[in-house]
Amino acid sequence: MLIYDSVQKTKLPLVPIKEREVSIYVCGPTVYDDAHLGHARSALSFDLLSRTLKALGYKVTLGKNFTDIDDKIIKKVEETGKSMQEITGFYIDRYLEEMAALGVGRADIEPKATQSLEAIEGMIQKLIEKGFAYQTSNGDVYFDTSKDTHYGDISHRVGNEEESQSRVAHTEEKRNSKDFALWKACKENEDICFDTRLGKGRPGWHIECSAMIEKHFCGNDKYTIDIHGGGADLLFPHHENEAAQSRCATGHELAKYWMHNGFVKIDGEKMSKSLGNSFFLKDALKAYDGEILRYYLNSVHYRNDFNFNEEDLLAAKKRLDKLYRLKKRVTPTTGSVANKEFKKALIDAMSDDLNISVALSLIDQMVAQNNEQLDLDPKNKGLKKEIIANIEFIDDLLGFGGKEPFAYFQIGIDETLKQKIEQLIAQRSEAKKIKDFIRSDAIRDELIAMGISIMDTADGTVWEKA
RNA sequence: GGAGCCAUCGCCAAGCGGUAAGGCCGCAGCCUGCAAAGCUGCUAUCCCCGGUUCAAAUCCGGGUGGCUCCUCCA
Repeated sequence: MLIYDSVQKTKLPLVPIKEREVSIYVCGPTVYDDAHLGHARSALSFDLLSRTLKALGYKVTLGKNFTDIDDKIIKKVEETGKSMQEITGFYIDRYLEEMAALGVGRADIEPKATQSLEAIEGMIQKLIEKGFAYQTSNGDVYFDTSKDTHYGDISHRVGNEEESQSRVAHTEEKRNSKDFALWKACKENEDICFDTRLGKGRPGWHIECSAMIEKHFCGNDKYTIDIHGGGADLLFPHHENEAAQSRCATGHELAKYWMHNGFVKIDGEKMSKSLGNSFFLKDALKAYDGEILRYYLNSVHYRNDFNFNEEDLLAAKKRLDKLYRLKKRVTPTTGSVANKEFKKALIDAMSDDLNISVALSLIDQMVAQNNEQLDLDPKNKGLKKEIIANIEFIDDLLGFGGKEPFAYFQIGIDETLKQKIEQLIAQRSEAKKIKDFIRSDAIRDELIAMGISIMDTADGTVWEKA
C-alpha cells in the first residue's frame, strides 16, 4: 500500500507501527450544524482508505471524534436556549444518519471532547510541567510554540519571521503570535465551563484530538498512531498544533503518516460557512440517492479538489446505472468467486494511494466485457456467478453496487405509481402483440413523459426511473 | 505580505521519464416493428516559452491563468 504523506509531500509505502494493523484517526465534525458535502467527502475518503486496508488484510482501528465543546456550540446554546447536550446530540445523530446513507461505516472509536476532559486536563498539566505551556493572568493556558523546535514541521511554515501580515489578532498576553490556547478560562457570566484542576474553563480546539489519541491509541516509542487524516484546511494550524502538543507532552510523534483530503467546491470556490455557499448533505440526500452521491463524491481522487455540479453527478449516475444493468442481467444468480485478475487489478489500483479513477475505469471495462460475453453466451451460468461475485467484491471494497438491481432503478417510485407503470406496460404488450404499434408507441411516450424509460428484453419489458 | 497546490479531448478524469486509461456527450454500425438497453468502431500530444535527456504530459527555470492556507472550517 502506497499512501501520500502530506508532511513529506510524497508517496510512501505504508509500514505500520504494528505488523498487519493500522491505526487511523480522522478529525471529525464540530457538531453545531448540519454536515455539508465537505464533511461527506472527508468521511468518504477515509472510509475508502479503511476498506482498502481491510481488503489488503490489515486490522484497521479507526477513530473519529466529535468536537462537542466549541464557541460556536456555545453561541447556539445562547441563541436557542437549548442545552449543549441537546444540540450536540442532535447533530451527532444527524451526522451518523447521513453518513450511513452514504455507506460510510462507523468508526471503531468515536470520542467526544466532553468525555475526554480528564485526558485533556492531564495533557495540559504535563505541558505546563514540562515548560511547554504557560498560564496567563486570566487563567488561559497557551502552548509556547517557541519551546518546540519542531514547530512548523507539519505544515512547513517558517516560524522565525514576525508575521506582521498575519491575519491572526495579537493577544497581549500571548508570548508569540503563533501560540495557541490549550485552555480557555471561564469569563464572568459564562455558564458553560468545566471544573478542573486548571480552574473553570474549557479546552482549546486542538488539544482534544491530541488527548483523545493518547487516551485511545498506543503505538511505540516513536509514534502513537499510523495515520492521521482530515481535510486539507486542517493542516494548519490544527494539525500543526496537535502534533506540537503531542510531541511535547508525550515525547513521541503523533502520527507516522498524515493524509489530507481536498475540498469540495461550488462554482470553483471552496465551500465554507463563511462564504455562505455550503451545500448541506441533508439537502443533497433529498435530491439524490446516497449511493449515487457516494459514487460521485468518491469518483475524484481524494487529494484533488472536487467541484460539485449536477451535470457531473448525472454522468456519474449513468456510470453506476451501467453496473446495475449488468447486475440486472445476472440477478437471480448467487455469486461464487470474483474474477482473479479483476480483483487483483482493483486492489492494486486502490493500493496506489487510493487511485479510484483507475479502479472505476476497471469496473467500466469489466462491465462492457461481461455484457459482451453475456451477449454471446446468455445462458452461461458460470459467467453469471462470476459477474455477481465481481459486483459483490466491488461493493465490499468501494461501497456501491450492493442494492437489488431492480430496486435500484425504482428508488423514489411509490406503490401506486409502480402499479400504474406496470399496468401501462401490460397494455403496451397487448398492443404490441396485435402489432398496434401506434398505440404501443403512444403508451411508451406516456411512460417517458412520466420519467420512465422502458426496455424490451427477451424476458419481457423492464422499466427504469430515468 | 508570506506559504502552497493545480492547469491533460466539448465536460469529468487517470498518468509519477519510455512514447496519452476510463466515463459523459457526439458520430457511424450491429441489434430492434421503431425505440431503449447492450455491443463494436471513431474523436486529444497534454496552458505558453526556454532548458535537461537517447527519450518529458511527466524533471528544471520563467511566464500566464485558477484555487487554497496564514481567521471558524472536512
